Amino acid sequence: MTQELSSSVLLPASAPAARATAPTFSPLYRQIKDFLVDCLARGEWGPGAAIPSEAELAQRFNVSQGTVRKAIDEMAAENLLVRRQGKGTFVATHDDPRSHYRFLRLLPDDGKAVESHSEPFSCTVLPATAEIAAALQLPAEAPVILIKRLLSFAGKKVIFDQIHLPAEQFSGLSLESLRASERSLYSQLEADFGVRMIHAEERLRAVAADAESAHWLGVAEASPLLLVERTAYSYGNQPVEWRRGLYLTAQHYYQNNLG
Amino acid sequence: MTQELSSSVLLPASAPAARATAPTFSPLYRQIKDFLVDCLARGEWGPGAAIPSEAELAQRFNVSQGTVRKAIDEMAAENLLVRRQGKGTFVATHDDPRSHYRFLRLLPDDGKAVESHSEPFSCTVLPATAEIAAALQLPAEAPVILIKRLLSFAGKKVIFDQIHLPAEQFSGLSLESLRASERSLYSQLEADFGVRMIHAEERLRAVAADAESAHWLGVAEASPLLLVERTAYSYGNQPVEWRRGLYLTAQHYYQNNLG
DNA sequence: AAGTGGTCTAGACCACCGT
DNA sequence: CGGTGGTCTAGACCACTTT
Repeated sequence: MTQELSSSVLLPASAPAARATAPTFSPLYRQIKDFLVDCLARGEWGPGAAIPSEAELAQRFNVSQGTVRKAIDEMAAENLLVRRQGKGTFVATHDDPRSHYRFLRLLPDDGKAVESHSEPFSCTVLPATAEIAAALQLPAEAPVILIKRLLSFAGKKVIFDQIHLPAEQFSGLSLESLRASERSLYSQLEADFGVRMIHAEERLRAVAADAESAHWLGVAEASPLLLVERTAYSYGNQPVEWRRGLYLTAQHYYQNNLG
Repeated sequence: MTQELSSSVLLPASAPAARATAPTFSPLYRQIKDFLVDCLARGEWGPGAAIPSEAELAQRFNVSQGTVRKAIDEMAAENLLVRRQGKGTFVATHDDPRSHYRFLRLLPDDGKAVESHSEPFSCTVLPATAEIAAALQLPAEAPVILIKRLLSFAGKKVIFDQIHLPAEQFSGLSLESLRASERSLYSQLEADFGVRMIHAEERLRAVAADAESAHWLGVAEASPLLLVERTAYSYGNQPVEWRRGLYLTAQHYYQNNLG
């Protein structure tokens, strides 16, 4: 068919956006998907909100419902949207219990007692080191927020996290707001700053505990710890978090499924 | 429509199988998928072989091509099949370069020089320990093959593997055949024993090197090592391999993508 | 009953691959 | 060229949720 989406807009007053003549042709359903992802990135629909129905989108785009469906199918497979039969299609959110622990892979050796507790104890602003600036794609020595926290399972300290965020993007974040929040960190960032974490890359290593980690986790210095370095990305593969976690794996393990 | 697949068979002389009246109804495309998975599990088509075309399958099942398509789509997403436009749909194989390193997540700190070398140096049969028997769902003390090997990147030893396989299923596997093979282990098991690894679960921990691991990897005893315990499964979630790998992560890291 | 996503059809045309 | 998978349509009916 080699069509292109015309100037149809999805919402009143939404910008015509960069949907003009794409130099590289892509199937209709992909153009629609790109458009919808753009809407999500611009925050047209808040976290957990319902997007228009398939029928309505099909009408607005002048395509058949099956084409819209394929676009939404892919986005649901990427955890950008959540379909609920009979109700509608919704913007995925970290506030949803289903995706609350989507990025936490540590499990206890015995059953699955997932009673975890996060205790942030420090929140400061520092100039980025070269490594962090590179990971977050920031200029050298740009200000970053550094959050230190301990994560416990069933009362046992298991993770010492050092979390780095671009200070500009998250100005106003404080130790008080972190401690006051009932939500998970990602859920809080989503609600307070409109930034949604879509995917992340982790690099794992075994290291000997340094003084600070040993202290916070209550183990001897030089004990083996699992080092987990995470870069988390928002829409458009934009890195917005760099995290260094030290995991105590004496009675817990990091689970990974290979497909 | 609430149909059910009739007694149509996919291949001449293929058993009518357990496709009778399912007590729980599932969509047509799922029944077709289940049937195709069954064919794969029974080895109707060898690794890398082409399966019948969508049109032909649709005809045999008396459904539309779109329904067959959805079944195959899901199987392709699960790495059971590989679609190739203009050519056909093929049974996924570990012999394919694309999926050669599908289960190996270790990467060097610098670029991506993936010049790896496997050197098996021991292959014996032992009674299963309780842990291994449980992981492989074997009776207590059932005989298992134990393969020990070293994996090197660019000449540097980085992984010490201890691989456990049910001896009955893989009788005939020897150190000589392992060393003679040009293929990867999974590719060899696929070709020689018709057993395909579909997915795997890994549990990661940081540990202090024991004497044997330290010796093989050329590090001091008690050095921190990444312990990777893997259970690999064939069709129908049947465990067929249990592996204990010790990874030297001084100049390499274990990569994991969180979706 | 009305609206939503979920399944299925029959047919069209396109893009790619081999001969 | 014929065969394959890839895209798209228009319409039907089903299953689920809410009003």
